[in-house]
Amino acid sequence: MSRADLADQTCTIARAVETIGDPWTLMILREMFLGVRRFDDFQRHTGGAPHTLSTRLKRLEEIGAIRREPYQDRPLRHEYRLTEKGRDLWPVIIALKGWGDKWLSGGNCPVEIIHKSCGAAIAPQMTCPDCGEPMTAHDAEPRLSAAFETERKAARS
Amino acid sequence: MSRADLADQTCTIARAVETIGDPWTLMILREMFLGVRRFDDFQRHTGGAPHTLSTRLKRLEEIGAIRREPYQDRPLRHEYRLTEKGRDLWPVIIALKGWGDKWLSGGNCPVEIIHKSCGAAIAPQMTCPDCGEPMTAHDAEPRLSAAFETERKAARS
DNA sequence: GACGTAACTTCAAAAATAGAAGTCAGTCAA
DNA sequence: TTGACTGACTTCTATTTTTGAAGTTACGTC
Repeated sequence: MSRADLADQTCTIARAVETIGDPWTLMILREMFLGVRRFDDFQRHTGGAPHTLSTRLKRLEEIGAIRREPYQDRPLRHEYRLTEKGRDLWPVIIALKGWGDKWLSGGNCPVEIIHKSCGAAIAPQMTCPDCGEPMTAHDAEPRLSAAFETERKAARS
Repeated sequence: MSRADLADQTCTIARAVETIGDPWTLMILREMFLGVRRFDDFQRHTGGAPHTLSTRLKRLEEIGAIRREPYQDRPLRHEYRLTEKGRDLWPVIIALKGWGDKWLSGGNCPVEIIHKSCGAAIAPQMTCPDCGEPMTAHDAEPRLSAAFETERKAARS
C-alpha cells in the first residue's frame, strides 16, 4: 500500500496523516503559524528544497488549507495564507511543540505561546469539553464504530 | 538540508517533526493508541511495507518512545509498548483526529474518544491551563526568544 | 544594460519506499 | 518426520521521492 492510499481509509486519522502528516508540510505549517507567508521565507526557515516545498504548498492549496493571494502587481507576486481549515491545524502543531518542549528541548524552548486574553505564557493542554478536566492517554478510551471494527477484523492480508 | 538535519534546529517543533513527523510513524502511533502491539498487526492495519515499519519501530525504540518486550519464550516473541514518552504523543494523534473528523470525515467518524472519568464521548480540546478557556490559533500569539529571533534573521542563504 | 529580487520550475543524482520473497525458530497435525 | 503454519522480521529489486544546483520569468534599480 502506498502512502497515498491512506486517504481512502475509513479512519480519519489515516486521512489526516496522508494529507498533512509529512515533515515538510508540518514545517510549512509551523512557519505559517509564526506568520511567514512567502515562498523564499519558507525555504530560508525550513531548509526544504524548493521543489519539495512547492509540491507541499500546492497540495495544501488544493485541499483548501491555504490560499494563494497576490500582494502586489508588477511583478505579480503571491503569498500564502491559512484558511479556516488550515488554522484548525493549530492544535496539531501545538501538540508537537508540547511534546518537543518536554522531551527534546534540553531545557530551553525557543517559542512561547501567549494566551492573548489572559496574557499568560502557557503550554496548551488537551481537556475534556464535557467536564473540563485535563486529559492524557490514560483518561481516554477509544471506541470503534461497529463498521470500523468489522473492517479492521477483515484486514487479514 | 535533508530531513534528518531538522533534529539539529533550535526549534523544538522541528525536532519533534524530525523524530515522529512522518506518515508511517504517525500511523504506528495511531495503532498503538488503539492497543495494537505486534508487528504483523501494524502491517495489517497500517498497510505499510515491513521494511518501512521496521525502521520506524527501531527509531521509536531508540528515542525511548516505545520499548520492545518479550511476551513469550519458545519461540521468543516480542511486542511493542508505549513508554511515558510515547504516551505523551497522545495529544498529537488526537489533534490529527480532531482535524480529520471535522474536515475529512464526510460525516461519520469511526473512532470515538470516551473520557473514562466522566463517560462522555468527546473531542478533546486545547485549553489554556492558566485560565481554563478553550483556545484556537486566534487566541494565541507566539513569542520567540531573543536567541531564536537572532538565529532566524541570520538565516539568509 | 548589468544586477537584483521573488517565486518558482527543471534536472540529474541520491535516498527512501513498495511489495514480493526469503529467513529463522519454533509449534502443531498426520 | 515430513510438511504446513506462525510471527517477526530481513533482503532484494524496481519504482518513487527528495535533494540541491541551476535555470526561468517578469519585473525594478543603479
